[in-house]
Amino acid sequence: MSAPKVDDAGRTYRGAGPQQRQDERRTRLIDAAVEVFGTSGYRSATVGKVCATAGLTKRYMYESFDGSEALLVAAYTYATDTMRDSIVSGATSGDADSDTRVRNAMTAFFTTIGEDPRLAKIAFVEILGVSPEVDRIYRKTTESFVATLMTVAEPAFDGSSLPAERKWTLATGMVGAVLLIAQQWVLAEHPQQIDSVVASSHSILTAVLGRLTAPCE
Amino acid sequence: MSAPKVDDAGRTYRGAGPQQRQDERRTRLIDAAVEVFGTSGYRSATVGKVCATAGLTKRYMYESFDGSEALLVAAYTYATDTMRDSIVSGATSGDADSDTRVRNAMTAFFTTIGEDPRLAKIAFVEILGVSPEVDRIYRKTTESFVATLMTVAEPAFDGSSLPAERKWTLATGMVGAVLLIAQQWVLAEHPQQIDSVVASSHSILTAVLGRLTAPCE
DNA sequence: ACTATCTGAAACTAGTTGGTGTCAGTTTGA
DNA sequence: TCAAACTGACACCAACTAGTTTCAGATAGT
Repeated sequence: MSAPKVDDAGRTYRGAGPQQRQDERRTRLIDAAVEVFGTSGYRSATVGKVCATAGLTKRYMYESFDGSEALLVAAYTYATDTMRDSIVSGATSGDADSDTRVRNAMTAFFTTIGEDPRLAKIAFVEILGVSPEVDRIYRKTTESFVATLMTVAEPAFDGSSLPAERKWTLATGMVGAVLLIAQQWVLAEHPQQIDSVVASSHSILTAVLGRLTAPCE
Repeated sequence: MSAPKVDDAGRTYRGAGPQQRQDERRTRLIDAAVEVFGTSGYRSATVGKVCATAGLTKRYMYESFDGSEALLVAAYTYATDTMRDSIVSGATSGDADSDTRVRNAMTAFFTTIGEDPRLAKIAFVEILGVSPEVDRIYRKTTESFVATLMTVAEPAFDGSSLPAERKWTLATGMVGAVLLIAQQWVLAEHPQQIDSVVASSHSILTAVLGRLTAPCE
């Protein structure tokens, strides 16, 4: 008990406490993981490559992560959090007009993955088929996007008399529609203008949402 | 020039010509690949395991395939061909009623992957993120499903004045909706009745198709 | 019966990688 | 100044796998 004791054990080094140093290394590793997994792919990546990209050595990899799979999950979480944030902030920005909010959400989403396709590659391609455990995380994360959609578009869903299970599956389909449009867009390296994919996604979402409340048949 | 010369070189063995024997081995390998990749996953699979499952040795693996990746692609092609066949035959069965045909197609599709989830696992999970080359095949195959959808639902698309690019993206979204519903259904090991996922898929498809021809706003 | 072809199993090679340990050199605090 | 903590580079091992080769034995045609 004398100076800036941040955590329990360890001393400061280059002006940073032990916890802070470890956090910085962890962040650098996740950044490197996004870069490596998002460009060369997870399958062809090795622990060594990620560490080299981070400018660290394996030792610090195993300090913060159990193995390459844990690192992949961290990169995946970063990617999906970024996407979710952009969608939610787009959907809740200003205008109360439901139609405009859907468009804003889609614009924000496609802008985000257009600017950093690595996130899309990780979230839509690399994460799949790694292991049963990672598959489970993927499924749970996808469900969280479905839940997010239902929350954001709550009025439309509330106005429907469909059983909850059906609503959930409809929302899953809507997420899937946007997901595949985005995936193909990224895999094909943006052959279309962003406005076009936004407009199409918007059309699908509003078509299905419209059916929920005002069946036009 | 004497007896049943089937192909160029080689002689009959156990009542089969050389070409027939090789074809049978190839088929057995693909069956084994579907089993192994569709249950344990491609990532944890080895050439040895697939060959053992097929009751053959590595030698015959390299007789018919360049490597495990080629075998994966063969299993993937088998899976997607099976799915496409079920969809198309469902969509073109009897009734001219557009609504019923969509329902039949979805029923056939979900029945197929419900009966053999290995196909879904391979087509929706295992195939992704293997290599740039396999990613390209995945993208092309997905596009072929989009093209199939547009062919089957041609009247609806023809009745729209949207630019071709937009139609294509809308169809991509529809494929994505069904895909994710199916993927989550399989990954979660069928928590819902098949009728429910069929009905939801049907709702989405008809909602979007309906928008194409008869905008209800 | 005899020989050439074909088959199946296993041995072998060579390369890769995850994970751990070592050690010299640097920074901190007393 | 000096010892203890920290860092980074690299060596190291053990396990695993793709792909090739070898060889004894089975099968077909003559």
